[in-house]
Amino acid sequence: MQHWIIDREVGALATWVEAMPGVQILRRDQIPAIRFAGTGVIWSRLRSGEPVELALAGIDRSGGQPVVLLSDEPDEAQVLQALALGAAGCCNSRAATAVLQQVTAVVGNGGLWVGQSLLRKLVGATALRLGQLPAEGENDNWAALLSEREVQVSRLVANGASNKEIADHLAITERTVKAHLTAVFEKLGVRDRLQLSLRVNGLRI
Amino acid sequence: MQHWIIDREVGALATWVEAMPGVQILRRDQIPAIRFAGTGVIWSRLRSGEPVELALAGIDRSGGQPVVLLSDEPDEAQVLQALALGAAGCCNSRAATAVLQQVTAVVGNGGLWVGQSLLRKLVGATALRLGQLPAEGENDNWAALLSEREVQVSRLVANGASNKEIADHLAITERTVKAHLTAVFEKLGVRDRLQLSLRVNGLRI
DNA sequence: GTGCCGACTGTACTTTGGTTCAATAGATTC
DNA sequence: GAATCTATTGAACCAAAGTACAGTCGGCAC
Repeated sequence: MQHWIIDREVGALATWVEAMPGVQILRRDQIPAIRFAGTGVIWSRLRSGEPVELALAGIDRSGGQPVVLLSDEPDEAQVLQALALGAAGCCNSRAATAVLQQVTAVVGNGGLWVGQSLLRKLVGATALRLGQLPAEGENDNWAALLSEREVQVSRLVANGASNKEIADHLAITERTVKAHLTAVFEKLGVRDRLQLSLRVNGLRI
Repeated sequence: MQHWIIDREVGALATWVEAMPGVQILRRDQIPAIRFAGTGVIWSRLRSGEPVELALAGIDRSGGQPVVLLSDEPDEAQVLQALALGAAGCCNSRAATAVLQQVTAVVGNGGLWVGQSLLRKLVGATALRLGQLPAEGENDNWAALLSEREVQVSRLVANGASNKEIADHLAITERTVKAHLTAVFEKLGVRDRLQLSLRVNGLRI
């Protein structure tokens, strides 16, 4: 896995080199001319006082590599802004080697990384917001909208079962499974079994 | 590192045993009598329809081990509640082995874990999806087995898109989408798009 | 009773998903 | 240059998913 670090000036911290053997440090003003190829992680360092856009603009994203903001002074707003600008995460630029490696593992596989203290703040803020605005349909009570049988069928679908398998499992005909599913699609406003699966598995609200 | 899993009934999923060699499965009704000792992670499984408190109450926390909620149907409210109750994270109980190991790495070091899809909801970063950024991939190396195009198609499928929608989005014909998917099914050993979705979304291998 | 609802099933149908043939073309590797 | 991999597409086909319309049966409420 390749690592690229974008900074105002060339010069790496020891932790970076330790966590990312073979890392390539790039000057920010060279970025527009560079196309990133291959699997890897693009890190962009934000110095104190600089605006987040400065670190995240102009990076070639066509290669699909995740971008992580390395901030000298991370704060909540900065993280949110970085994520909104398409970054896969944000961590302290002086983070320990092990932390950097953990970030790599997470974002390298398509995940998002947010440091724990910041995550606590985010969670706190969100919980607060949800507490004030009581769950306007956000609480996905999909099961509450369905009959018991429909819930059973939905759960089996969400696990990847075919109509035939569901029918055998519930000792009913395939036709009945279809009838239940048609009712479920209608009640939940989803199009097909795949979207139902996402709903049941909490991947979409 | 020791792992304890608390469930309503004894009986482990294959992924659990794989991710946590030597794991100890405990019945929920035995919990009040148990004192956890040594370094490790306490997992507590929440079945469908059960209230979060049921899984997190009555656990001896004096040993300082992090507690992770294993939810059959995770949703945003559940995660927030779990964190509010002192859990270090929440993930789908059918998460892939690699995901469970990643959770272990994070919470074992004092971190908080929130799944990517849920984190995205917390952050409200819907722009990320639109930006063609990697969806919720996991440490399962499914993507490594596929070509770039196949990965693109797989991610769209995992988000619930139809072949026609994928074709339009990528400016290719539906026929080509089918060709890519047939190749993906073969390479990953899955049966259809729903199982591919589960794989890409890190649910069960 | 009558009406409503949920579970269940049948026949027939359309649509979507997925496979099996086959083929062209560019890029890379050896 | 041959071999290999990937992306792309076509025609034809089979299978699964999903819809439309229709009907039976039991429980429950008014």
